[in-house]
Parts: sequence; C-alpha cells; structure tokens
Amino acid sequence: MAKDFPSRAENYAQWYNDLVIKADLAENSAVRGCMVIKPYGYAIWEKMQAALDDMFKKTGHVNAYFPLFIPKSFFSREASHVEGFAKECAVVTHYRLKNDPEGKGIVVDEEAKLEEELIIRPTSETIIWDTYRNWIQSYRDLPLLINQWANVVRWEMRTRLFLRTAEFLWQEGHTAHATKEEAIEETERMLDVYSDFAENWMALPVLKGFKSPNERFAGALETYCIEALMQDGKALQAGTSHFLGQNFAKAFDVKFLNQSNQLEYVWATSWGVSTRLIGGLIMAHSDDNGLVLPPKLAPLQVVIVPIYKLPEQLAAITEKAVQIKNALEEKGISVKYDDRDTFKPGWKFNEYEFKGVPVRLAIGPRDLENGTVEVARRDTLEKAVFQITDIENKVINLLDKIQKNLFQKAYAFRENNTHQVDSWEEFCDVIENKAGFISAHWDGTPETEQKIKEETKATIRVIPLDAKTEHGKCVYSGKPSTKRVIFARAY
RNA sequence: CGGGGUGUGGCGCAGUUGGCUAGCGCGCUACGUUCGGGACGUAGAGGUCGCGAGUUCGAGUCUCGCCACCCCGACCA
Repeated sequence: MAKDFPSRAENYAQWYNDLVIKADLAENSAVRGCMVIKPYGYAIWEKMQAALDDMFKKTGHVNAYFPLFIPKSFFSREASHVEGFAKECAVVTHYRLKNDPEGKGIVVDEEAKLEEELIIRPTSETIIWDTYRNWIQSYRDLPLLINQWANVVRWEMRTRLFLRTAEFLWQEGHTAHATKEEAIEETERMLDVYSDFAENWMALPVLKGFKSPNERFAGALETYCIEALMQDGKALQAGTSHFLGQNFAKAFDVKFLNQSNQLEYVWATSWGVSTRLIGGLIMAHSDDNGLVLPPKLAPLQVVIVPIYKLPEQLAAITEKAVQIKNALEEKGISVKYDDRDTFKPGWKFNEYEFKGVPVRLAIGPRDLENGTVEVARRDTLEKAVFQITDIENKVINLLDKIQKNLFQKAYAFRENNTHQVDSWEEFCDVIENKAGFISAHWDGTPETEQKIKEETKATIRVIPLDAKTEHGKCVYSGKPSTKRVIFARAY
C-alpha cells in the first residue's frame, strides 16, 4: 500500500495529507471542504469521545442535544458573537425543491422561502442560552452543567483534513452558574480536564493559559486554552474553555432569584474540543514510517502475525496465538490475530507499522520450539524476543512504556523548541529559521500583537497560567512588561 | 476572491510536430511455486482520455468556453 510518501523533512504538509489518506483515517468528500472520516479514523474519535465523556460525567456534567439550525435573529443578540462568526456561516433559506419547469432537473422552489432564515450552527451558545431562559428561575436550578456531542459548520476558505474542515465533530459544554467565581472555577476545571486528557491519553504535552484579547472567543470575557507544539514547529490550539461572564445571560435574558430574593443574571462558561485533536495526534507522534498512535487511543493495540510455511505449522501457531489473544483480551487489550494467508508476513509488518499499531507480536516455528514470541514496538521500532510465559503482563507493561515514551519524546521536543527571546532581531531569526514556541515579553497591547502578526505571521498562542512575574521589555515595542507570553506560527 | 498547477482503467503516471488497435507501474481475478521485513511466474478483467462546442479526412494531442480538484496568499478551531 503506502510505500511511497514523502518524509517530514521533504514536505511536512504533504507528509501529513498522505498519511491521513493512506492510513485510511479520512478522505476528501464530494462536498468541498468536508471530509469523510473512515472507520479507522472514526475509531480514534470514538476512543477520544469515550475518555472525555467519562471525564465530563465525573465532573458532574450530563449530555443533551440542541438543534443544528439556529434562527438568524438569535445570532444578532450578542454583538461580538455575531461579528466573530458572521463571515463563516452557512444559511438555510428555503425548505423545498421542485422539478424545474424547463425540465432541467431539480431546482429550489422560490415559493418555499423561509420567513426567518436559519443558520447552521457554528457553535451553539445562542440556541442554548435561549433555551436555558426557560430552565432557570431559581438559584436552586444552578449550576446547570450540560455537554453536547455534535457537528458544527464553519465555512472555511481553505481546509485541511481534521485540522480545518467546513464541517467538524466536537463537543461543546455550556454551563450556567450563580456566581462569577463559580463560573471561573468551572472554566478552569474544564481546562484541567482537557490538559489531563491531552497529556495522559494523547501523550501530548500542552501549555495551559489565556488567549490574548485578539484571539479570544467571540463573546467571551476570558478564553483559556491548551496549546501544543507540532513536529514542524507550528502551534496547535488543542482545546478552549471560555468564561462568558453574563454576556449571553443578558443577551437572552436568563435571570434567577438568588437566596436574598433578588433577580440576577446567570454566569456562563463554554468549552470544546473537536476532531482537530486527531490532526494534532497525528502530527505530534507520527514518523516517516507512518502513523504512531499512543496505546490508550489506538483502535488496535496489539496485532499478532503468524510466520509459517506449512499448514501444520499455521495450525500449531494459531493455537498459541489464540491463547495469547484471549489472555490479552481478558486484560482489556484490543488484539487482532491476522492469519490471512493472502499476505506475507513482511507485508503485514509494514501495513501495521504504517497504521501505527503500538505492539506487534510475531510467532513462527522457531518461537514455538523455544516458547518465545517476537515483540516489536512501533514507537522505537525495536524488536525483542520474549518468553511467552506471562506474556499478557509483559505486553501491558510495554504498552504503558510506549504511552509514557511518546509523551516524553513530545515533551523533550517541545523543550528543545521553546526559545527564550529578548530582542526583535532574535525573534525574527527564530521564527524564520527555527520555528517552535517563542517565550518573550509583550507590552500587553493588541496593536503590538497585530504588528508582530503582520511582520512575522506569529501570534500569541498562550499567556501561560504559570508565567512568573519578571520585569522586562516588550520584544517589539520596548515598553515595560511583567511576564513572558508564548508566540508561534499556528495551524 | 487573487496567483500558480493538474484533470487519461481503482491508484500513480507516459502519450513526440494531430495519425491507425490509447500504453506503463501498482492494485485487482484465476492457477501454481513461495512465506522470520513489502515474493515470483503464467493467464486474465478493467478506459465514452473532466464536460461542451469548434478546426480537421482524422483530436487524448490544436482553439474557445465551462467544471472540478490541488498548492500558495487574505479569514479561522
């Protein structure tokens, strides 16, 4: 299958595109800008969903579902929100087709024009807050902690599989609280959930922090984010959590009676991660031999390949392989025994390597004699021979080791590609010649950020939560600054 | 929406100054030999050359128009 695809060094963008398609994760669809997520790619998403959903439930949230369509008027209620999304909204104007009177197929029935046009949701704050108005009367109704798994549409001009498509899958949490403090606490809690997920499931180290006003969500008072670094030195926003203040409560008139019998506006948060995470997962770990998946998200964790010449050998190997498979499955490991006779072992090795299966076991006649199995790990491509005794625990240990190794590798990469910079010359040099994160002082003004963006295409990715206070000078304007922020070019 | 590029079996491509039956590799089907890192042989199947006009005795090839996709920019998770 995928013998020839470019290395990361040759052409990183092409490497990514080819990998997504040749590893059977997704493909472009008949609809411009929209992708088909294929079973192997969707299986990764399902694993992500399962882990995240569990984390949401454990932090007290419940799932619900709101409509795909949003009345246009809802959108205009929150000024900065409309402004932020207006340019990328798909609009439904009619509800019926008819046969073309001139016999040229099917056309829109102009008589079936909607009285009020419907927006296809780019995000659901407006429809949800319009609904919450009826759900919230008293402090006893709060907090309201709801998540929805959904698709959304943002009409992007340029798209890339997983990283930016016109339609994508995500989850959006929308919560309502009685106090500002509680809402901020929720915003921060969910940021922690995201970083926990990124680091412990995706093996992707992330920086936690705030967005600058320029990068803030349309309608939010504060946007928190987790930001990751990809292998080409570009940043990827991996998740956002927004403190919305009372903006949406005011726009949709959502009030509650507090314990002192006073009417107050509700405090809000929203937070989301999308199928973009799959793009991040690919770009963070994969190599020139194909996909590399962290064991905790790999649809298939272990593959067993038999090596044989004669049918009798296969029969004996199969017996052993099925034993191992059962033992692993009992421990909750997903295993495939690939006994297809139509492909040679070498072909299978390459195939599973390309698809990022973390561990491969090979059993041949020699192993049968010695009571051994050949174990190959995808992350380092190392092979070793294990005694078959207690193989399930050995494999579990190995999977754990791979998971940790991927994180450590990615962490070391980020450390090696984060540059502390104190002059503008240095800043430009790093952006042009090294890429990666730049830690530098910023005077805190949107104007300076804008100038830097125009001159270098780098933006402030994150103002780290743990940034220590130190006195310095803005790398661009020379004005005083009290902490460093992280700049990078971004996806 | 600007700038560049590409449309030929499932995939990747070749096809000369217009010329006869449109080729090659991979993949696919059948049979046989193979099987510890992408095996080989033999025999097959598969194409209105993106669409529409035009020029010509003759168009994959030339002209005009359209469409689609990809890459680079402006917008963004």
